[in-house]
Amino acid sequence: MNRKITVMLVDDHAVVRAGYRLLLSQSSHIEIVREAECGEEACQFYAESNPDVVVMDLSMPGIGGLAAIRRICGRDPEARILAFSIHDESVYAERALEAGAIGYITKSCAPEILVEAVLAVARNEHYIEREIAQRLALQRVAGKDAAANLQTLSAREFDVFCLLAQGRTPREIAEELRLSYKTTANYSSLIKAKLGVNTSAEMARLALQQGIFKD
Amino acid sequence: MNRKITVMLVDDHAVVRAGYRLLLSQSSHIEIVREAECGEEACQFYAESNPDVVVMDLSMPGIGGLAAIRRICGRDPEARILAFSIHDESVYAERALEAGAIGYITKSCAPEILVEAVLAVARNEHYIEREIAQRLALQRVAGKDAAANLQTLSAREFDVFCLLAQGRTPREIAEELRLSYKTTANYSSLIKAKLGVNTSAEMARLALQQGIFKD
DNA sequence: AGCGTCATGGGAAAAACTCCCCTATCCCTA
DNA sequence: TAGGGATAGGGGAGTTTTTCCCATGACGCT
Repeated sequence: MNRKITVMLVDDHAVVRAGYRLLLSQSSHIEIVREAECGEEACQFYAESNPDVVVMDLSMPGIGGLAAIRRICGRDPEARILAFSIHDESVYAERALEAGAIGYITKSCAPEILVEAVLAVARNEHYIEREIAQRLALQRVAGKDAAANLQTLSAREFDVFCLLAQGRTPREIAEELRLSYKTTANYSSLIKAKLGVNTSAEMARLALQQGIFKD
Repeated sequence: MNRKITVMLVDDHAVVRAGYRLLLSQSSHIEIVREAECGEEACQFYAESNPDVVVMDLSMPGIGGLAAIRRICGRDPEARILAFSIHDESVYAERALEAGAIGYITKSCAPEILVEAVLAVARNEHYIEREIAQRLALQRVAGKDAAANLQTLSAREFDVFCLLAQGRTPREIAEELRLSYKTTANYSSLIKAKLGVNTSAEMARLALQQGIFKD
């Protein structure tokens, strides 16, 4: 038979990496040739070692997994990257795939799945965890991405959104904006619907993620 | 020499568990006798298998790691639990130790540390990752500034606070924690009063500022 | 003139929030 | 060992908020 599939592991947690190494090494077709603990290292090591497959954690300090995927794929369109994340929210899968990964699995999956996914990706086949794939498909139909929907807010809605996200109540906002309480209350419901969130806490998180406030 | 140290692994991610199993099995003194994938299972299995050491992930669905630690230690004060978390914020370490864990390490640690920590905990010695311990010590000296109010929350209140700040509704939380809606609704009011905030958005901001979540 | 979009708010039913009260454990201490 | 003080869990009932549906003007575009 031909040579083993060479794999580079990228994860900022050394213990976790060690675990995967052992896990993947149980397959006789796989060989871990390199480990990186952040996105920057991953890019550098990829160029040096040119592994067949990269198993990439997404949440890492520094430039993070997504950026690393983008950079690696930018330099080598043939790169075969399997994103391996704790997030089962499909937004993450979406971003990883659009960054250039050809596989996406979560850490909730069974151990065999990891091996299976690596083998699939090595064959240059897409591999997306069933459950996530399904959710993505459904969302494509419904078409909702909270961040994107921020753009769909009208000017006035956005004003109210900012205040809500800062923790003001609709009643306070009404006073500040010289509106009837009913108006802000109605905006509040409308905005939540547009953004696909249920609580003002989610709005706050969204606003911070989008860099709408400094802290 | 005497018998091996028996260990139960608790983590909701099967792959991750498999990795740790291999990792810990490399020490000839350690034997994994049981695995659980949620807090409830952990409590039940602990009673059945009575392992020497429990390696417990903190962030899990259902009752979560902290509550599981509390319950296990409540029933068996001799229980030796090593909390193993992705969170390097000292608030979590504080909570875990006060829940009854005698060790706390993060997933950023080196592989050897995990083994070392399990061995220490098995000897009934405290084991707290150096960096975290230092931060805890400093905080004790510096007194508690903004986090002051957070510390006045009881363990259960803190659980609920985290979920609220993440944007969950009291109803969802009730279901997740297996409580009556009334209980979480009451906690919600109580927590807002203790923290001096009016909305869940403010809670989210507070939690983010305190570094309780990464994003 | 006609149409769509936005800002603004009313009404009513449903849901959430508050405040107060109660019970049951634990744990600690006199 | 009885009692006090936290803490966890939850009921009742009144008050507020949300939600959903609808209505009115204003503005701009064709």
